[in-house]
Amino acid sequence: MARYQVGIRTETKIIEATRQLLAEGGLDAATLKAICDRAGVQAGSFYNIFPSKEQAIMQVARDAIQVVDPDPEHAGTDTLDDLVDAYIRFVIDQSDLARIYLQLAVSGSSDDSVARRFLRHHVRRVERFAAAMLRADGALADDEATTKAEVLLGALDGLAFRWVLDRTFDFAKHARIAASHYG
Amino acid sequence: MARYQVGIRTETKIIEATRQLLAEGGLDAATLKAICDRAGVQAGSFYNIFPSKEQAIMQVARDAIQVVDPDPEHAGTDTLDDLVDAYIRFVIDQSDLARIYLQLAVSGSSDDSVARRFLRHHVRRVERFAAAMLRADGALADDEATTKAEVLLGALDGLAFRWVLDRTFDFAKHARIAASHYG
DNA sequence: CGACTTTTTGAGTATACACTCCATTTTGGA
DNA sequence: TCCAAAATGGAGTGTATACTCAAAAAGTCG
Repeated sequence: MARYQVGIRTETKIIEATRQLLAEGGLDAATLKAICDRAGVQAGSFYNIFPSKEQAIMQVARDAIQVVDPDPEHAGTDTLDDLVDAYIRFVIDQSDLARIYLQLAVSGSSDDSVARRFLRHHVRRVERFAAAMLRADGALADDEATTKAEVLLGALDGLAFRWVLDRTFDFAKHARIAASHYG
Repeated sequence: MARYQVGIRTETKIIEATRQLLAEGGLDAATLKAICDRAGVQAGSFYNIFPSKEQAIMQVARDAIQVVDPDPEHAGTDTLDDLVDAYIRFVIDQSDLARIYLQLAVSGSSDDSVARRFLRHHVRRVERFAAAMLRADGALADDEATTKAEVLLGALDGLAFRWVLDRTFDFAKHARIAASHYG
């Protein structure tokens, strides 16, 4: 039998509640009770849809990472500045999600699928950065570009981490300085 | 008033047990029961020495960082290379604790005292990096040195994070490149 | 020894958590 | 309208957690 509409609506409410709680207070805030309370649902309904709390959180993480994926539409035409600006905008606009990424990636002990997903995303971004560097400097070797891209993205990630811990930190300024060493 | 020797030995046993458990299984493995079992001590003894489990964990983290500090006396004689090498050594030698370090910093959501503590530590490190830069280049302005130090440490932090997610990543190589670019 | 202080014990408390069970209600197709 | 499958309510279970407390033991020193 196909699923009933009301069940699908409940699933949506649970996912949305989970997403909000993760953004507001991190992994610790997303308890089963908190999720059910915010979704306006009882525990029994939750487990009628999800086999475990972890599965719901994984689904939120999957969806969020999907949204953040580099836009394939602009592939091959971005400059390094474009990419850095996009990164800065993402970190500032989606700072709550950035913290969840860090938490999930670093605390993923039982299930490291999130860490792997995060890594794939990172590698893809390194490739785009390296490609932009190669377009700007034809004399650059492939592996040199990849190494430079790793260092630059490391700096951006580290500065973003710094900013998550202290919102008074001027992330955009430092990020642009980090990028300027390759201009 | 002075502490008895047996109490100091107990503290050592607890710290050592905590250190082992953190290294073996991360934050989740270091429960109070696990720590006390391994130390051969009862919960009451633990709380006779430490005000909370968190304090014991923080002390382990502090000690680990202290071990690789190139200039614990803050004498102001370390070079930037010394500091970068110390950072690299910490991340590689104490990789398990480096992961804990990230976990602690990023998981301080409800109780931000941990995040603040790590931020203070970070700021102090930035000051030492900036001071080393100033000693190497007298023409550098104070705020310029601080900004450069923030960018370099951001890169080191980001690359360390990258390495925690993927142990095949050549952290030392990229860290040294970052130091040569941003130093 | 004897007085005093520190340390240890270990059962006990309070609480939070993910998850279950199943009677009841709702849904949507035939 | 009927009815089987799907969804729900909500009390209840089991477990793990950090932490407490008062009495007993052991260390320290004159």
